[in-house]
Amino acid sequence: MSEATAKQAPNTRARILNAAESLFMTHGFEATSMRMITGQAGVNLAAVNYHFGSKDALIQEVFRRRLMELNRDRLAALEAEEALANGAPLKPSKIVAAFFGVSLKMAADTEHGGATFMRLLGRTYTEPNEFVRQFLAEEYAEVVQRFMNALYRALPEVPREEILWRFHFMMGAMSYAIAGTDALKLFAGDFDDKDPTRLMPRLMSFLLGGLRAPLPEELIESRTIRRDAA
Amino acid sequence: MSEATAKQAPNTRARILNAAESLFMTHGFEATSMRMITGQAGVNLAAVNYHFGSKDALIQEVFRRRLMELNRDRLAALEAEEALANGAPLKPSKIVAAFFGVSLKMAADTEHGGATFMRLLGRTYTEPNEFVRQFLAEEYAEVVQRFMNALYRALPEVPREEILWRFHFMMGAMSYAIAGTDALKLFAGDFDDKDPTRLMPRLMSFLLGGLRAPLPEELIESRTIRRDAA
DNA sequence: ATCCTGTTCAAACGTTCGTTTGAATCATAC
DNA sequence: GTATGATTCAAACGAACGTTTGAACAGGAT
Repeated sequence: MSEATAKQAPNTRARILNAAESLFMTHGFEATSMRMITGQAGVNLAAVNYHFGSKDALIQEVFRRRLMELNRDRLAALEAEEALANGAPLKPSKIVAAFFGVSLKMAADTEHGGATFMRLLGRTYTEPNEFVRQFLAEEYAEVVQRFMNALYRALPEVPREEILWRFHFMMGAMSYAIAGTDALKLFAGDFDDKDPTRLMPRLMSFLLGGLRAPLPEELIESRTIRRDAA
Repeated sequence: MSEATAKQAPNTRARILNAAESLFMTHGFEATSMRMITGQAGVNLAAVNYHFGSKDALIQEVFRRRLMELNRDRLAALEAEEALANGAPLKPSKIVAAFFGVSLKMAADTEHGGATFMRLLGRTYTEPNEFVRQFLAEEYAEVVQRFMNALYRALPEVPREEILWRFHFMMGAMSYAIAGTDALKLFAGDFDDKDPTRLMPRLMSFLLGGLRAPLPEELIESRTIRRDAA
């Protein structure tokens, strides 16, 4: 079973990456041993160190492979909207849909392990592994900056710090959405986790509702301006 | 430094619990060794096994100690509101404030390690450790049921499944809010993480905006089909 | 056939893990 | 004081960890 689990991959490298991604998701980084990885991949124990150098380098590679693709798609989605807008500020809904829509699309891709990766990624923001977090920051820097700028333009009346926080909150909601029904089953024993198609509109409604919520009263310093940013 | 870090506690048991809670938060479960724990607690290595039996039992105890207090406070806050309402359905804002207000209050308590625990807890929903998750489910069952019932009454026109999902999303947002600025700094290098007082109204606005957002269109059986959800 | 380069393999490396042991120490009651 | 039970301690246990080693194997190019 363990050997057969690995995708029938052409080369050893890819088999290791696939097995590692899956196991990291299931057990976490620390609890996943090299012997588990090589066992599931059906390769020799030394293969990881030969092809990647170390376990840490393998972790980094698992992330890089997917994250670059994910962020490339995110930027592409944003740029597509910006091209349509012709210089005008984008609607917040378009920006949010570009970022989180791409995320959920990858999360829905169970075929090529995208779902596995997204659940792993969601847990990683708050995970303590130092060098993974730093690597994540570097890979995310440009993308987040671009999306934040788009949001700043879209919501000029909202303090930037507030937008930053709300984006943070949205990331949390998405993370749990993708971590998905495992956590939900904790609450509601009998839960229907079928039909992940519905997740996207569900989450999008929630995110936009949160993003466009009235500002906390104390932030509305002087004026009564506060109109729902739409 | 390592010995002095431990709170000057009367008995060995409490010193171990404090050190373990802090270290689990910082490094995760697997990456925290017994020697790290006993080292920081300033007790003998064998003390953990003597007082708790095993590392797993210690983890469980770390959770139980705090979680029971947290959930007790949550229920108390809910019941206080219900007493005021005199049988009438509660406003969603009151329910959300009861649950997440108590959570953030504990998260703000850096004095007694509450902040440490909440960050640990936030990561744990999506963490893979099997028996921790199961334990979490048991401890949460009653509280979540009570809050969900309150929300069902408060929002009778919203499908229950939708409320469940949105509660799930809210938990995610809260988790990231508490995990806090560490993750935020990944995005915005220069970030002002001072003044956690502002976090509560910030988060509350976002959560309520998400909870009360319009339902995704496809859930509104009333025709007018369209493309992407605005 | 030979050399070279890339890859796989079984075996072992030293380290750290959670746990156990048995003696030493403490507190309390007799 | 001495006996008794609870706690602490230094030391060691076997197992699992990530990594390294050196030989074996593959397939071209010369």
